[in-house]
This record gives sequence, C-alpha cells and structure tokens, in this order.
Amino acid sequence: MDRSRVKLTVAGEAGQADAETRLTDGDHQALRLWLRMLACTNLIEGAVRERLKTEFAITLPRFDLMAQLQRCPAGLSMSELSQRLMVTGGNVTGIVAALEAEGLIAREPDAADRRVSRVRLTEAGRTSFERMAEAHEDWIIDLYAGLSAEEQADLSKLLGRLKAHASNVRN
Amino acid sequence: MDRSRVKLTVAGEAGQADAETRLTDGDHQALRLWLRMLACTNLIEGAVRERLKTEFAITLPRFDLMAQLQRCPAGLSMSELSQRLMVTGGNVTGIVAALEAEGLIAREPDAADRRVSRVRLTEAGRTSFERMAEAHEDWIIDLYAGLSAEEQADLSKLLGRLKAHASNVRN
DNA sequence: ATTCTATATTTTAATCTTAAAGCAGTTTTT
DNA sequence: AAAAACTGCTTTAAGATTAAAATATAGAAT
Repeated sequence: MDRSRVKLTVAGEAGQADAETRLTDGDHQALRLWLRMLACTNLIEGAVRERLKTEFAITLPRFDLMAQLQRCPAGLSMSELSQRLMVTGGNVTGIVAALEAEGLIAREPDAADRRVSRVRLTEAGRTSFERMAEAHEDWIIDLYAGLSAEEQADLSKLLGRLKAHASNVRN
Repeated sequence: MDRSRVKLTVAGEAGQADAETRLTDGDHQALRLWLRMLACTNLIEGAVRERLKTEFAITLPRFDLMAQLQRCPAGLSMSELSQRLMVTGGNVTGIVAALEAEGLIAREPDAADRRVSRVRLTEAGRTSFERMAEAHEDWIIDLYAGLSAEEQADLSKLLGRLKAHASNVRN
C-alpha cells in the first residue's frame, strides 16, 4: 500500500514530499489530478512568497494589494480592493494598515461619501512596486520555462475549461 | 486598459472576480497562465473548504491530517506528519491538539524514544473520516467533470512536467 | 562519564484569513 | 422629516501558518 508515495519520493532527487503524497493506488483519476494541481500551485506560490520575502521584504498579500492599486492611479476604495482581491473587508483593513504604516500607500477621505476611504500608492510605493513587479514576472517566466509556448497554451486552455465548469458546480 | 478584466467579468454570469482580474494586456503569457492556474486552484479549494465546513464541520487542514493518519493505522509521529503535510512542526502541534480535543485522534508516548508522540485515529475518527473522504472524492470528481478523461490525462501530464521543472528552479 | 551535537516537540510572536457583530453614514420608504 | 433599510468600514474571535527560540531527550565523541 501507498506505493505511489514511495515511488515519487524516490524518483525526485530532492525527495521533497508534497500534496501528491496523499495518494493511494485506489484513488480516482480526478483526485490524483487535483492533488497534483495543488502541489504545483503550492510549489510556485511558495517560491514567489519566499523570494518576495528575501529579496523585497514584503508578503504576497501586500504585493497583491499594491498590484491592484498600480492599475488604478486614481485610487480604490476599501470595498473595491476587497472585491478585486477576493478577500473580506476586514482582511483589507489589516493589509492596508500595514502598507500605510510602511509609507507605501496613502488614504484620503472621499469627497462625495464620508464612509469611503480612497487608497492609492505613494510615490515611494509606486517606485518600489515597479521594481518588484518586474522581478516577479521574471520568476514566473522561469518557473514555467519547463513548458514550451505551445504547451503553456494547451495548459491555459484546459484550465480555462476547468474553471468554467467548476464555477458552475459551485452553485 | 484592463480590457481583459472587463471582458471576463461580463462573460461569466456570476461576474465573480478572481486572480485573473489582475491581468493587463501587456503581461507575459506565463504570468497570465499562472494567474489562471491560481484562480482554478482557489476555486476548487474554496469549494472543498466550504463543503467540509458546512457538511462536516471540519477544516481542510484537519481533514488533511486525518487523511495521513488513515493511511498509517500504526500511527505517525509529529515529525512524520509535519513532513507529509509539508508544514512546520508548530503547525502540526496546533492541529493535533484540536483534533485530540474533538476525540478524533489520540496520542501515546513512543516506547523507544521518550521525545516522540505517536498519533493515530480513534475509532470515532476513523468512522468519521471514511464518510468525509467518500464525499470529498465525489466533490472532486464533480468539479473536474467538465474535462473528459483524456483531457484530464493531458492536464495531468502538463502539470507533471511543470512540477518537475519548477522543483529544480526553486533551488 | 561528560560534553557536544542532533533530533522531537512545544511555545511565542507575527501575519493572514474569515465570519459575525458593531458603528457611521447614505438612501429609500412612509 | 422620521423610520427603515442598506452600504462602507472596522473590530473581534477563531483558526492556520511560519520562523525562531526554548525544552527535553538521544546519540556521538572524547
């Protein structure tokens, strides 16, 4: 039993366990696929988190929030950030507070609606983000360089179909 | 600018934003692919978390830990759990404490090495896990049902290649 | 035997995350 | 206008997660 795990562990030079470790021979194809997909995503996301931390001393959630702001020089409200980042409002409150304390973003009250905070990158934030974004894109390109452009297109198409279907199942 | 986001938002009936929302027309293929992959994974993982919570009142980390124990009736040490789940030891300490408090797992001191705790499923834990695992596998099968068996095999192959490459880049 | 080194586990501080409750301000109903 | 309903945001409690420090035990070297 559990031969798959042993085989995988021995196969890779690194011998690093991952989500696929959970597999058993009797498991369904879709379950195996899901665990492999999860392992891939965690691998890449972990690499990105680690490099953001060591090279730029920033976390992924803060980077993601800055990425949204960069696209909207006019600024975004807390609600808009919450929607775009797919996280709850309370979460945005915390991350915005941290980035504000670091001087990377600034908030100002909205003129029309006193409930609303308008958030935008500071000059320091914009400069900082541009450097990080460039490095970030390079990391992703390198991480995906094991697949040809055509394979990447195939993968994208399959994931697009998967996403379309899974979105409907959810409801 | 940011046409991709608008197009996607309008296209889906749900109009739900996701990681792909971050895209800009100028972004590299690999970056687009990465964000799509992240969106897919988050979609499926979110669905699983939600159903585990509503139908079984359990969290995904606890479910994952129980899954490891089910494969090893003899039990696992904290370190072994830490390696197999790919998380730090401190994390395992917390999850094990919670599951033990719920009576789903039990710990006993190792006879040979007094530093080691041996963790295993209780009878209640095993019964409970078996029900959950069956439902879990069905959810995954449904979520991936948008892809044919052949497409699933293609996707698995591409992800395998991606994983093999990305594992090496990491170092 | 004693000292040094390594391993197993827990604790602590920090960050992220959510759901739910609460507050403040806006809009709609009556 | 007053009441009701809604919206934007923050706070709180709970959980997950990591890295680093602290403990306890085991094994190795002298």
